[in-house]
Amino acid sequence: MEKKPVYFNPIKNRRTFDEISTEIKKMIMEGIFKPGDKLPSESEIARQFNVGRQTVREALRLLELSGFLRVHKGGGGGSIITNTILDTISKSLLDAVLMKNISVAELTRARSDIEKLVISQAVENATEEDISLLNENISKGSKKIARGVQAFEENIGFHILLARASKNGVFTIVVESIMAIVADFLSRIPQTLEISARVMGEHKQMVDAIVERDKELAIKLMDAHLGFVDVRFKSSFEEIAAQKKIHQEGKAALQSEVTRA
Amino acid sequence: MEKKPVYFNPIKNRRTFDEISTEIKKMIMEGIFKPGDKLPSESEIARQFNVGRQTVREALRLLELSGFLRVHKGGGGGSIITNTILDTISKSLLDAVLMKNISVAELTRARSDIEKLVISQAVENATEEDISLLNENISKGSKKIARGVQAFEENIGFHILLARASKNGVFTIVVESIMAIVADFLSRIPQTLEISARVMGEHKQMVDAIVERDKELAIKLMDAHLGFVDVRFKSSFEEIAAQKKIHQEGKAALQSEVTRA
DNA sequence: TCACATTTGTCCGTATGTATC
DNA sequence: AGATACATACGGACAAATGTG
Repeated sequence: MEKKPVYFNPIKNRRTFDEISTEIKKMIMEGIFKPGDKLPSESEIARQFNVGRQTVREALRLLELSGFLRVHKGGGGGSIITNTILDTISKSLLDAVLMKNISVAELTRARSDIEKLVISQAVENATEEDISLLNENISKGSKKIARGVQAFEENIGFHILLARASKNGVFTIVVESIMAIVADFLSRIPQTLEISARVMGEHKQMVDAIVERDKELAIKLMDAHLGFVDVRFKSSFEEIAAQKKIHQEGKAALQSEVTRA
Repeated sequence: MEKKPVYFNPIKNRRTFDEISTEIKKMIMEGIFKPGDKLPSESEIARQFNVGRQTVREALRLLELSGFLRVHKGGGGGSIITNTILDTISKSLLDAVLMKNISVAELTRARSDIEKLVISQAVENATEEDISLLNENISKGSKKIARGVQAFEENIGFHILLARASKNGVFTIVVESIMAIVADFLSRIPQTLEISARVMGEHKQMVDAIVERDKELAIKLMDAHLGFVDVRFKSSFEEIAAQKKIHQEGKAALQSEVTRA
């Protein structure tokens, strides 16, 4: 809260790789570089900016981690523009949960609240195409379950499709980020086919409510659905937390050098 | 959507700075390094891991951008452990919004919906401290306006304080990101003192509703408040969009080198 | 299959800027 | 003000990976 608005960016004190990074980022945002494009080689960028290659490399690390590009080595390799910002947000959000900046309770609560907003908007804004995508997702998942196979991807994918059907990009981003964490947790615990079948059935009910444009029913269904999911999610978290303790190894190589503030 | 769960991480092909980064990250997560601690110097880390200094530097860039540490230069400087993961997520979310071309309508709609959730939670969870922070914000802003000065920071800060009072980290992240965008827009258009005074008054009403633990009133006030803000926001956006076209410069220094895929 | 060129990945030596004492 | 410690940055070199002829 102590932050004051910044009108002028400091020029002298800023690190060179930061400047290079933001410069390239600007170009990407302005559309000069589009996904799929390839940046010049590191040495060429260094030459053009008149800096060393190490500086360029550090700038590229920032852009890579931020999800703006991906670096491939070898002949014909280089920095290729991508747009995987959402992935990086999901990863950071996972870090935040693991570092206990965000509790599982907060996460599930936010998910429930936001997904209720999402389905409410989806009732209003879902197009024919959205609905057929949702139905496709369900029939695909149901077939898997009928074959005795888990429908993991369809389970996660349903909520993302729903978010897209809300036609609000903010919700889409938030839900995609949250679902990435949910996927991470769910992938660690075995699911019974029974549960998967039940989940798929509840998804179907929600789609029906959207088709009927019955907003209140849709919200009610989502509320009940996530209430059920919530319980399993929390228990899975405790399992993972328990497993983590076993993994405590002696990686204290640097520990001796730590100077505590 | 197409993502399959990853069971094994590739070991052979991984880059050294990635390994160093995750190694240090692990130590932080395991509590070997705590916020405030200082890592050994770059050369010392390089020596201990038996790698070059540049490799360590690139690893530090990743950790820095991820919000795990901050690097201070100069004597007695070095890498100091922090926990600013949430800030980095907000920044990424801002990137995502800027890249995804989310419309102003979507943004304001999402803001309204989410801030109503926030105030609803704040009514439940706000502590005495939260409320005094909110009141402080308002009195500070009111004094500024009485002096004939705009209360820009307090205006933005109020909504962030409110999000914190909801005691849900997910909401905090989302609101901080949205407010960063809002701040960006508001800073470009002149505000009358009249409007600022009205905004501040409405903020005060909301805090009173929180003190009274009157959830329905609080939500109603927020809805009206953002409905009012919405109108000004949209008109300002159109102005800015018009200005933006002028700003298209020839930053295509590297453009000639682009090879389109 | 076999070189070959390209490009990233990594290391080293050195110099400079900067913050602290 | 001077010495010290550290990050920052440059340039050269070689290794490793990868696509191409």
